[in-house]
Amino acid sequence: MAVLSDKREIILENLLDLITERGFHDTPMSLLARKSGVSVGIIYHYFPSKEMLIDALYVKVKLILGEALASGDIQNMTEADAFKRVWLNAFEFYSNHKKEALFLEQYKALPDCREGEAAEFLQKDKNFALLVNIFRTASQGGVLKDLPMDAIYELSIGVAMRLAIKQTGLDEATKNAIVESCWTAVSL
Amino acid sequence: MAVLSDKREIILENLLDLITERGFHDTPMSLLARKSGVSVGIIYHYFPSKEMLIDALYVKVKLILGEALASGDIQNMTEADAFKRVWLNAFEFYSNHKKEALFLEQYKALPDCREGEAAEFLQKDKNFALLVNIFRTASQGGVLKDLPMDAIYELSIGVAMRLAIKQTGLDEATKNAIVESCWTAVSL
Amino acid sequence: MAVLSDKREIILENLLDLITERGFHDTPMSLLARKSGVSVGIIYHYFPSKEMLIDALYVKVKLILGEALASGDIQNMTEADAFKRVWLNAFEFYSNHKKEALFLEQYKALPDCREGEAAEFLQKDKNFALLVNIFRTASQGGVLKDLPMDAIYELSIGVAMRLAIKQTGLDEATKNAIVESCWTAVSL
Amino acid sequence: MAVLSDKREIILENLLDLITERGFHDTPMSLLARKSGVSVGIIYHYFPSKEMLIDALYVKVKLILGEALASGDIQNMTEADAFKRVWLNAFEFYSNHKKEALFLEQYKALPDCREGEAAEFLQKDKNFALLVNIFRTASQGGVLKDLPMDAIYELSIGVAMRLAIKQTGLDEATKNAIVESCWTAVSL
DNA sequence: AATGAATGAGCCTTCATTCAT
DNA sequence: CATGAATGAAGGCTCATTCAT
Repeated sequence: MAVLSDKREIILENLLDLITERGFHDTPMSLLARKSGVSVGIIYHYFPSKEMLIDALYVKVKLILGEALASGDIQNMTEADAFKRVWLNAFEFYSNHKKEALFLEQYKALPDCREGEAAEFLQKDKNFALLVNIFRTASQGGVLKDLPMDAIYELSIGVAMRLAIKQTGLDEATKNAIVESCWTAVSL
Repeated sequence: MAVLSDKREIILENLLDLITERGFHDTPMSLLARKSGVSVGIIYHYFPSKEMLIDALYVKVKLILGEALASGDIQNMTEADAFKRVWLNAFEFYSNHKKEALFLEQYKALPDCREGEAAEFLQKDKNFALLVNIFRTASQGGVLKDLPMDAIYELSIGVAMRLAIKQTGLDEATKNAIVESCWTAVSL
Repeated sequence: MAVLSDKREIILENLLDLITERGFHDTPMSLLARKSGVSVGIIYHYFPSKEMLIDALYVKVKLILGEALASGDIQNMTEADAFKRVWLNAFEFYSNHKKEALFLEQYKALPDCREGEAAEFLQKDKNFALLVNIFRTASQGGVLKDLPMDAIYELSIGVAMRLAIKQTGLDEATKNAIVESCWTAVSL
Repeated sequence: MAVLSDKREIILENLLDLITERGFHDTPMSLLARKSGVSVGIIYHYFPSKEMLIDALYVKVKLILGEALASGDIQNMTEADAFKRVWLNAFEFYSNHKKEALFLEQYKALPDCREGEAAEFLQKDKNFALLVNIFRTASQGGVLKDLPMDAIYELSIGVAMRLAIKQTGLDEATKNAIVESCWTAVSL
């Protein structure tokens, strides 16, 4: 069922490759077109400008990330387990989606799009409710320390993401040791 | 009757401003020249190329960062105190040098210069010995958990840096609470 | 509704004009574009770089030169007549293509492309067989003196070319006298 | 007796090297200064502009060439011997002064300085009288064919020059065979 | 005389975007 | 829908020339 937006997807995929390999500014539309097997014109048929094209990729990546984070039956776990589950989800996701992770980092380095990342990961999508339940400080009725949400984020998901990008082979034991450390850091 | 490299410094300073405001690729040499009050040509008198110019700024920033991190009498402190001192140094530095911090992040996001940052902060300069003394895991004779150095970094200096960039007004109590959390995370 | 490489040809033609009038280095791409009635960008659509553009012109000129040299029924002539025919062909061609001749000279003066011209004129194209038949020394079974091919060239085609460039009105008698002298010089 | 114009000479010598190695346009004043061990400013002390600098080199080269051509006791020789002497002088000179020869060729390829070379070699300097005596056609009371002086030149000195530039090891016999051919070509 | 920092016009090249087909 | 030729502003860099010291 090759839908109409087949090409749209192909373009987006190739854009991700190109951007992570060469960076935004070394990824001309012409190259993207060639690599995608389409004409330059058709890209402008699907996306109004290069900027919007990149934004479209951002949205797409954010979406699959949101889903990945909340996978697993986290609503029926203890807070500690749910926290660790989400942490490992993040780590897993970024490990298997390094390109996406790198893209996100580059995107956030853009002078324009400096949007807070901590806030975002809690509020952007449908999994909001699930995650918010876990990432609640004591004063919000949760079991986390009363720290700013940014701090909580950097001591948890942030760590997972950055390590996933950098690390290539982290055994289970080490991984678990790190989650544990994170949990120690943020929990009461 | 300024010093010899007066202009060199001026150029570097303006570059830092421009890059953090607009990004590498939106900072043409011509603009840098205008803002610095010099001609384009003279920039090439001091730096062989735009790339080298940026590298020069990187080196400069890394240097002052290294000094900032190890300030204070950390060699005569307990490990815990030394750790917290360094953490607060980092936080302090990045808070007062957001531009430098943003530049560093952008620099590391360049497709070329993907150098590990955890390793770097321990090995780049004369303060090496001091810092290395503190950031040692149990198996290295230290008091930190046996985690990869990347993990240690992300749970300590990394957190300090990222929060410093984001946060604008963090009271002492909160700051101390966060250092404490970091220490909890990485220490035995 | 011109042919596909309409512009390519126009660019090449204008390049020839400009180069002979002003030299390689005084022929900016911008000027070439303006004179050709096209944008700078489109030149780079047809040619990868200024250098390749110039090489393309060289190839083109060499081609028409090769054809011009071997025109006439030189295979059914005596050696002497064939030689004179080729000489006059060369003279004729360069007289009517001074620009091409000047370009060729400039091209060969480039520090990079110092390719021997004597060897070249015998070996570059389909007329090879015809010409080679004539320009053969005694020891190669021909009727020319046993001199290095470079010397043969300079005493024949070379002379034709240089005189054609310089001279404007040479009557038939003089022209014939000169060919005769050349033939005297190189034939047994 | 290191005279005042010591540097002038040094500059001119280095210019010759640089130009023959890299061409006019790849020889920046700054490079010439560095290679000559002087400052850029001092070059402008001795020469008003780059163009005049190059012209100065041209004059210098032309001068030593003129002297070289007329060396030997050519006024007491037969026309044939004198002709051959001059031819061999030219060949010898250019063989040992390839740089000068290459420079001359480059110089003449400049769009501005298209001065006839045949006329020049007869009229530029003090050796004029000697040479003119030899290079006279029948109608001028000489023993050469009644051909245009350009043709005479190209069939004699011209050949010597071009072969000298190209050829690296030409044995005496071959050399003599070529002079003989030239003489055959131009003499009655 | 001598230096070399400083200037700035100009060069080659790239690339987002448009539009006739 | 689709193509890719065409545009032209803009970018990095060079270099002849000047001038304060």
